[in-house]
Amino acid sequence: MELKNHKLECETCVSHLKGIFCELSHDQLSPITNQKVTNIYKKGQSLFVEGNHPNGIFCISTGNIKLTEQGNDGKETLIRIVTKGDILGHRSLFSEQSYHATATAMEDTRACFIDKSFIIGLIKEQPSVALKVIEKLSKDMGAAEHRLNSMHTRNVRERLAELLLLLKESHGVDEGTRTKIDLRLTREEMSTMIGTAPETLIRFISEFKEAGLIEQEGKTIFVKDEGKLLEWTGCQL
Amino acid sequence: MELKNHKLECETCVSHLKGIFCELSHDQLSPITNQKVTNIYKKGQSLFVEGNHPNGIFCISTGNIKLTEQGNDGKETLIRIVTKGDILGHRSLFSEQSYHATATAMEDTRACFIDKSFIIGLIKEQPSVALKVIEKLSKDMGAAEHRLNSMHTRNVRERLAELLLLLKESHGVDEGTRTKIDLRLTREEMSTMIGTAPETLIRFISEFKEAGLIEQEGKTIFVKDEGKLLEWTGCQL
DNA sequence: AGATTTCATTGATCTTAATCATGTTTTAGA
DNA sequence: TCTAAAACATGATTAAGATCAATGAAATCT
Repeated sequence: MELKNHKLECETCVSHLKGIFCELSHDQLSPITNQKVTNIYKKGQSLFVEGNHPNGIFCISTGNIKLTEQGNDGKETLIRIVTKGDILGHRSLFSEQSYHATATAMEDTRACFIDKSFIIGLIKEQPSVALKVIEKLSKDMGAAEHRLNSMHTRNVRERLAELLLLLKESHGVDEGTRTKIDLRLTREEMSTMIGTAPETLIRFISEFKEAGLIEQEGKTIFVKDEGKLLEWTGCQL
Repeated sequence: MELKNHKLECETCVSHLKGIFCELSHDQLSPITNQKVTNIYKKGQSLFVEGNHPNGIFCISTGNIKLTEQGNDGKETLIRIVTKGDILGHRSLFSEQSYHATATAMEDTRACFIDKSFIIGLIKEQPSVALKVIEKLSKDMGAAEHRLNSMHTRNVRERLAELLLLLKESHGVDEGTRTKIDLRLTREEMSTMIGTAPETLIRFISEFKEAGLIEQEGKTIFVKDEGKLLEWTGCQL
């Protein structure tokens, strides 16, 4: 299923600025580079599936990966989108639980795999790695709890405005007059990010377009008026 | 506002079995015991407030504390309930953000405060503490993401069934024929845990009582039929 | 203990968003 | 490149749950 290639040149994930290894020296990085295994995943392929047992963590070199969790009645939730330099699968590994979510490549993707005992050893020996993992988990948890609060206290219009601002921050590409959100999310996927039906999401996207907050070309969305979008969230974010 | 007493005897929080210090020896614990400051909080008092800047972490010795986050329109969400042996305020501290939530004592509470630089030093020197913090964050994050999924994919009845099972696990006291949920939550508080209106919550509690799933004495709820409750969540949890 | 405030409960009504239905456009595959 | 399958879009209808309203029961304060 997955195409393994131990020889593949891939420094991107371990040496990425925002990654958990960013404070290690070249000498400290080389054992990681030797140990990890680089894999290529085609669009739509899974890195792991809900219920599987984790044996290590993934480190993303290129491509976006979505984490989805199954709910009742065939519905699902898009929990997080993982990008270049991010780690993946650490939450389940470190809590010693099986995967709660499925990781699927949203486009052709290159990811490295680091063995469980190796990454745990590294955390024990390198406090900077431990602190980076703690920092990442803390930030992601803050985001998850904020999303939970939004689900409880905001309506679909407000949640959509919030989502667009978050996607702009994380994946926005500035084009001067507007910001391109460089993810080719389907409307179905977007709807599972804010807990609504695809039809409802589309209706609000139409409303946002008419009000001049955003523009659309195919699946791609462009943020035109961030200030008004912020107003429409009904909060200071 | 808070009653400080450096001399108060309090070993509970640092030596608690499920706590982050549980793998440390007596000699490794004593500097923590010396450094921490024990405080007493009356019911309703805040340990910290949304927007404040964290300077350390709290370690709970006795009493339950609720973490709430403000939303739109005066609404709020009960994010987590923190109990004996748990740490509190670590998420904001380690992500270097201001507090996203307010911590309020649900009853008279004793909590210790550990200074930021001290706890970070400890994490750097004691890998077991780092790993315990990572494990705790990972578990809590899994719970938060699961709740998010429930909000997206389950209706109020299913979410209430799920909440009762979770509260039974975390705070249940076995009474043979039934399990007492030993938290005196108001209906308002419970409703902010699953994102519904208090009136709606009460209607479903009545339904659960009539179906024989639970019993009620004042604010206290007793789980009578866990199996049926699990069925009513519409999932395998 | 009595008074006051807060909380619980149930009923009636209204709103938001889900669902169902249908046509159109885009994408991917042979 | 043509065709089948997804995905998009919009209208009509329905249902879940919010909101409003009013009363009764607890808890708290003096």
